[in-house]
Amino acid sequence: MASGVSAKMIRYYEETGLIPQIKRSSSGYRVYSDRDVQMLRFVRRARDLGFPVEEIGGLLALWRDKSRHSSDVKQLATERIAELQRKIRALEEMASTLQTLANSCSGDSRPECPILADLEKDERLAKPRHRPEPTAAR
Amino acid sequence: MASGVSAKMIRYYEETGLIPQIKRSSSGYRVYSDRDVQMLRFVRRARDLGFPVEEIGGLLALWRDKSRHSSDVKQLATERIAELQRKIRALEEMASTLQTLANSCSGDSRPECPILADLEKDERLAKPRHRPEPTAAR
DNA sequence: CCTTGACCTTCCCATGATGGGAAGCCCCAT
DNA sequence: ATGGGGCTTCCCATCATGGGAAGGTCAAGG
Repeated sequence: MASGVSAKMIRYYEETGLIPQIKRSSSGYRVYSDRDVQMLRFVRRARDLGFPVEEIGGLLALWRDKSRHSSDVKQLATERIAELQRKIRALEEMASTLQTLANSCSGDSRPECPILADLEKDERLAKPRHRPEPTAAR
Repeated sequence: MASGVSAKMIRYYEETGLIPQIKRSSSGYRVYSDRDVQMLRFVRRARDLGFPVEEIGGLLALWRDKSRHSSDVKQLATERIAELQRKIRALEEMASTLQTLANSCSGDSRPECPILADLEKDERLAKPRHRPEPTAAR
């Protein structure tokens, strides 16, 4: 695929309505116009930038809408950035905790290991943190 | 669940062999020993630290093995940190690219938008980057 | 003209970790 | 003993993607 999107994914995107049905030859093969290829490339690139497929629908609509407001595009991008940064923060917290544990582990032939010791702890008693909700349930 | 693991997940972990089958009462209910609860808490905490379920099997084996070497535990943790950092880097690159695009977007009522303009570009011509393989295929 | 191989199509299944919901038991308190 | 709130299993959905089977199609070479 010249667009960087596999045939499987094109079928999937058509099914889910992200993209319109692509024209077919008389024998059933998909025939891609230049515009189709461009659209698929657009989708591909948006995925690479972390947009969920669902949100790409909105991007495509703006892309096609010649009278769009660039503010709408910018807002989608900004929300995406915020989401990416949320994920980054979560991963960083994991890595940092693990790093602290690993640093305090001797890493030799002895069995004592603060990493394992930490893992079996009840973390709910350990860190009060913030309260998302009355955590009673769960 | 006192362990922070839902019943659904316990079933799943049993099915996939991550944890052994938990004892049942005569009527089929799971009966959790203190050790079971501790084990489930261990799994939960390891998940929270980003370990894939598959790798938690190895952690559990080390946890149970009183003659383990702490170096083995530390190695798993170190690999996990590296993996987390790989993911963080990927997300940071996405966020940074998007941020650059958003910065250059006026964000007003005009339709011109460098974000959309970038998305429809063929990124393969844009960045030579590294060469993973004769990218001919695909 | 017919075969062959490469490519396309659809359909079904799998991934990883989790939740939702239905149908059906079971247990305890009233 | 009855009702409500456990628990159980089984099936389906998520999200984006790939694998593979079965079958149609196309172009090139004999």
